[in-house]
Amino acid sequence: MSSGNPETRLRILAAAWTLLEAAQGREVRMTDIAAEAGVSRQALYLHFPTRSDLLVATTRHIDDVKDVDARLARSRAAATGPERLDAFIDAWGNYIPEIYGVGKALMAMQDTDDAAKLAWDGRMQAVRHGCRAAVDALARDGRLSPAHTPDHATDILWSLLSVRMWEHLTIDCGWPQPL
Amino acid sequence: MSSGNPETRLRILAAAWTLLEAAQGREVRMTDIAAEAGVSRQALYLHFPTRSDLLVATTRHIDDVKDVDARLARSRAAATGPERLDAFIDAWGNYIPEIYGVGKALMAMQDTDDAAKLAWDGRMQAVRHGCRAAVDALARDGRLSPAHTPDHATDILWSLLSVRMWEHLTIDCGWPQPL
DNA sequence: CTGTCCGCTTGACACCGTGTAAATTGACAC
DNA sequence: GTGTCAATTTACACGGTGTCAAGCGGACAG
Repeated sequence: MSSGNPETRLRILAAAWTLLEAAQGREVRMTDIAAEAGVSRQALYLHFPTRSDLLVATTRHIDDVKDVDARLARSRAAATGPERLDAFIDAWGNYIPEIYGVGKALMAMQDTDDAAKLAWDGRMQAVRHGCRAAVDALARDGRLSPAHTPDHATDILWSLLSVRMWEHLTIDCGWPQPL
Repeated sequence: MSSGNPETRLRILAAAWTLLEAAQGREVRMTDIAAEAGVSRQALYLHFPTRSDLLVATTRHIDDVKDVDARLARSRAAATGPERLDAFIDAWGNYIPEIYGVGKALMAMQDTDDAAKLAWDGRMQAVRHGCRAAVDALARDGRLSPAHTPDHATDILWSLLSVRMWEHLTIDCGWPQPL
């Protein structure tokens, strides 16, 4: 897949992460990442074919380091529907700010870069599956309002938990993000 | 402000509108707009200093043609809080798809172009004021849930009525947009 | 010591889109 | 005619991504 020293690869990913997080996704160029990683710009292309590949790899890297699976495990293990919903909202809601920088950069590319769109949409579909699982758990407990089909409820939950929603509430409305 | 024949200016605005609406904001270049308007690319710069100025002018042009003020008048004239809320949601909610193309293009520039950000944020603040007015009307009627301060309720309403929310529900969730 | 393979560097360049600049054309007014 | 104004043509600068080819230095094998 990617040639070169895996250690250098990690340095690049770490640099991308640092810059994107600091800049909240705004205006981070390949040149900047190379400089931050202490590597030539071309070295980036030896490890990642395109900018969007690098960004996608960065999200995977963050997932690894932050151990997303472990965070979601609590939700999957929940006994009741409401517990599952709570745990999922807690896990995903608190994860959003940690990937927001990279996510923002990736979202910004979606209109022009199909690979970026595909990768980001895939991740968001995974979130949707999480929402769906929570809704199904609620329904199993008879705690889902009859006003909503599971599909409908999933759409609403998914929308409320979208990165855009988080962005709007924290940045545009100024709501605090609890750490 | 802008030199040149006002008729040409209108042709340019109409061309921008057409293309942005058709492409839903994706990948519309100055060259494309010029071609659609049957005018040289440089003519665009005679009328609008930058791309973002052109896009902003296009939104104003659409406002004019679609007569937004008239649509909102029904909301402002509402007798009761719930009526005002209803009329506002109706007016703005149905307006979103009509400006979505241009809005999307403008939103895409926000990270790199301060003028675009300022202009778009200004429009969104106007929407927020509309939300606030509806919330205040509800509060005056004693119909605002005591669980929410007016500020809080405004934030929530504004978020639910955001263009991003509409985009997510229609495009990502596939909800139909009633015409 | 020599050869060679690998990971990275260096420097140059193509492509695209925005924005700038200057010379030119064509129409219309006086 | 002269002047003026709108728009055209052609050319170019700039910034960012991605490509290409040559070179370099260290490790390791013989």
